[in-house]
Parts: sequence; structure tokens; C-alpha cells
Amino acid sequence: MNKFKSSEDYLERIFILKKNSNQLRAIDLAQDMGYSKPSVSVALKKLKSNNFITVDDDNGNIELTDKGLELASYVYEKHQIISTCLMMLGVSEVTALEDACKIEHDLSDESFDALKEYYKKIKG
Amino acid sequence: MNKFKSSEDYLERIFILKKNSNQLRAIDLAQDMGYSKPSVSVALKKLKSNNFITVDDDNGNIELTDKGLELASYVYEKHQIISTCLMMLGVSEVTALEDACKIEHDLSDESFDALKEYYKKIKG
DNA sequence: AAATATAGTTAGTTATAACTAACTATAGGA
DNA sequence: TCCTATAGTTAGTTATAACTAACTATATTT
Repeated sequence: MNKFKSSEDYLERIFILKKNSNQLRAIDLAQDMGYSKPSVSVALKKLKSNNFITVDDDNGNIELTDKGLELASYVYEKHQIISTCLMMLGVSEVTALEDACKIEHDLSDESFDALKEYYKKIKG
Repeated sequence: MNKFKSSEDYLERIFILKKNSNQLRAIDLAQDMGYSKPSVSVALKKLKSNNFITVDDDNGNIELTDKGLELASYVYEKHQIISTCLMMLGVSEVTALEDACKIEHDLSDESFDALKEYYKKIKG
């Protein structure tokens, strides 16, 4: 299975939240994702040590590194395309988004590329 | 996430192996799945306590209960349809089977039903 | 009969990733 | 100044699910 499932979830969520506001701290992420502060603290430590994010020493603001942005936007793109394809098949938005959250970590690059081609063909 | 991911994998594999031969013991499953004997022993204990399988006291033969058969065949059907759909999108068989193994545990009933409809429409 | 091979279990370890309890550090109000 | 609220960390727990080492029990072979 995917060893970075959890990290990918955090990165994707950071990516989405940073689109709305530049200021994002561990506590904001904890509230948004419904996890405890320690869970987020530990997860961010792992993301930091893997050079996916930086955290400002003064105000705790989280920033994606280039590497983090690359992975986050890739996961986000997967999420978007999977959920849209499911909705195109008639799945409700709620279910499509839920399922996409899980599947996005499991779908290989090869399958994702194929799905993306299908998506582009249909959507135009 | 799916709490029974591992149990579903075992059940599906038992289902497939029982189609070829009626005789199936823990050791056969361990060899087939590439897991250690203790891992399989513990997993089967869980499947037994959840009434998905029975294990013959004398020869160790594993049998699916009605409940086990129902879940196993459902997971197997998901597997078949997901992998076939991926292959229809141009994904190689190896990758399609690998990805289906992972996705089958995450796809909701609603999304699966929608995918199945799509599959039936295309396959006729 | 004794040795070996096969099958299965138990106990304990590891990794991931969530949790609570309890701590530190800092900032603002009474 | 002292108290309190906020933010973050550390330590320890839990669950899932794999692992190895080492055990039991049975069967086969010499």
C-alpha cells in the first residue's frame, strides 16, 4: 500500500487551505481536518523532515516547499479528476468526494494518466 | 478508511483459490499471498471470530461461510469490474490488477454501482 | 524408536497513525 | 503582576497488520 497516504492527505489539505489564505498554522489544520493537535504536530514534523513544508519559527505559518507543492498539486489533481469522473458516472457529489479522498492515494501514475485522458476526451 | 481491508483481501484470495481446489489450508494461503504463517494464522483467527470462515479441526481445510462467501464474491466482483474498466481505459493488465486490489476496498457501494452500470453499458 | 519435516500457534517486535493527558511557552486582560 | 487563553510539544496508549523466534503437535522417513 501507499506509505505516504497520511502525508498526502495533509499536503493536499494544506494546498487547498493555502489557496484561500496565506496564513495557516497547525491548529487551523487540526480544526479543519478534525484531528487532535498532537496528531497534527507529529504529522507536520514528518512533513518537515521530508522537506515537504517549512514552518515559520515566529508565527507558525506553514509553507509548502517546491517539492511539497509538486506532490500536493498532483494529489489534488488526482482528487479533482477522480471525483469528477465519478460524478460523470452519476455518483452524488458527497460520495464522489469521499471516495476520491481514498482512491487518490492508491491509483498508480499509469492508471491516473489513462483516467485523465478519458476525462479530457469527455470534458473536451 | 476501511477497517476490514485486510480481511477483505484474505477473503477474496480464499474465494479465488477455492474455485480451483476445494482443499485450502493456512499454509497454502501464506504461500500464495507471500505472508508469514503467523500473519495468516492471526488473520484467519479474526475471520473465524467474525464468522466469515470455518476451519476444519482435522485437516485445516478453510471454508467460506454464507456470510464470508457473500462478502468475498462482492469484493471479487468489484475487483473484476475495476480492473476491467481500467484496462478499457488503456491501462496494462499488471497495473490494472494491482490498482484494483487497492481500490476495491475504498470504493463505496454507490460508486461501485455507478461503475457497474457504465461497465454493462460499454461491455453490453 | 529416533530424527526430521510439515502445519499451526504464541509471544513479542515493528511501523503507521490516530488518541488523551500533561507539559511548555507566549500573549493579552484583570 | 498574576491569571488565563492559545499554540505547540512530549510521552504514553490504542488499533491494524505485518514480521521473527520459538514453541507444540502431527506425520513421515531412516
